[in-house]
Amino acid sequence: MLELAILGFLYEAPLHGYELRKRISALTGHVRPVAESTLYPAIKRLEKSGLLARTTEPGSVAAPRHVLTLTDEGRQELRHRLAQPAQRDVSDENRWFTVLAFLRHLDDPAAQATVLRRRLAFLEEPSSFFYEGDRPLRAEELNDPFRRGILTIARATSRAELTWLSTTLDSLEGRGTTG
Amino acid sequence: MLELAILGFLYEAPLHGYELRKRISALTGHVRPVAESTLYPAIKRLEKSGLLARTTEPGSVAAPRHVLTLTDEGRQELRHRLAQPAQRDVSDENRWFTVLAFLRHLDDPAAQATVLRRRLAFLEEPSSFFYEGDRPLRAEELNDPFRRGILTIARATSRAELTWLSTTLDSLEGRGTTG
DNA sequence: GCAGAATACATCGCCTCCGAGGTATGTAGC
DNA sequence: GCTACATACCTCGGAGGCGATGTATTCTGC
Repeated sequence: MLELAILGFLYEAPLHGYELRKRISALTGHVRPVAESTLYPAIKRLEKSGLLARTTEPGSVAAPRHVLTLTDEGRQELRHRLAQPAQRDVSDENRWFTVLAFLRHLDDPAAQATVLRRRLAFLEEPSSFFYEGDRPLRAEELNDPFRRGILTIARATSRAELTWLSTTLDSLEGRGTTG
Repeated sequence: MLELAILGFLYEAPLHGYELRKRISALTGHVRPVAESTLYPAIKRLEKSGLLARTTEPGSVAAPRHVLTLTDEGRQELRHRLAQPAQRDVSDENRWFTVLAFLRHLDDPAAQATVLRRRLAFLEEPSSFFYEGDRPLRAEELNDPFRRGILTIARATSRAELTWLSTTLDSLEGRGTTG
């Protein structure tokens, strides 16, 4: 997920690590802060795999910067990760949001729609958090207000996302009002 | 988060690992599956720290079971983790839902309310995912439909949760219609 | 009688994440 | 001149998560 964010931001423009960190923090930092000790090793990993290259530039303010640029392989890797996300990237909202944040980099609307349909399929699976035997319990059936909250919130999210998914899919497939 | 779920389920009743796994899978498994190779070492960790004890029983169906019971220290530890969750447990929805799932085990409504107010404070912090310089961008300002989706969904979730939080806080503080 | 699934538990090695700590430079306030 | 902070990068060790794999039993379907 972190690697996806790095690839995603660098796909748009070369950046140095410190700036990258600020962008990632803005994207997911309020939910999950990114430690520097996580980011820099991740950059090294991607460099080692040949997905990005670095050039040193004098720092505009202080220490010299390492400007990071995606290689062709890196650009290809991003498109691959976006087009074929792991199931966890689809089911876990944190990861899914990262996929969404960069999905525009898949230039084929059909490929984008395919990814959205994976999420749609996931959301349409019947699933709950609490069961009585095998039967999923509805919010109304729980007398624990906190567990009721979980179901209420999850339901609201799911409804909003389904609405958004269907209008976006329509528009990607040329059936929308905005093209 | 996994440890919290283990402590939470065992607080309600002694269970063996396999049953524990099914309960945890029902709670968070559709979003984040729990691997056995994660669960069993986690159980060992908690046992080693003296938070739970195991007794072997003949399996009702197949292999013998290890029935896990929380020690007094374990029960105390759960209450502590619920009453003073790490900031990440408050900000990350996955973790937060786990806290909520077991918050009923804090017997003091005031302590429960304190935890909910932490989440409230987090949700009320101004935050976005995308910025133009320092100014947070609203969904309407983005022409990327996917990023617009992120903001739309996050906003719907936030609104639902704020509503739920305020009614639940009211009722915990004796100002509600049901409390 | 045999395959396959479910029950039930476990280890190994790899990978990722993170807190703590370290290095160095430039800017702002007092 | 000193402190504090922002910029900019890095390593180390520990902890946690996970896929692959192993072991043993019982139940179900054919």
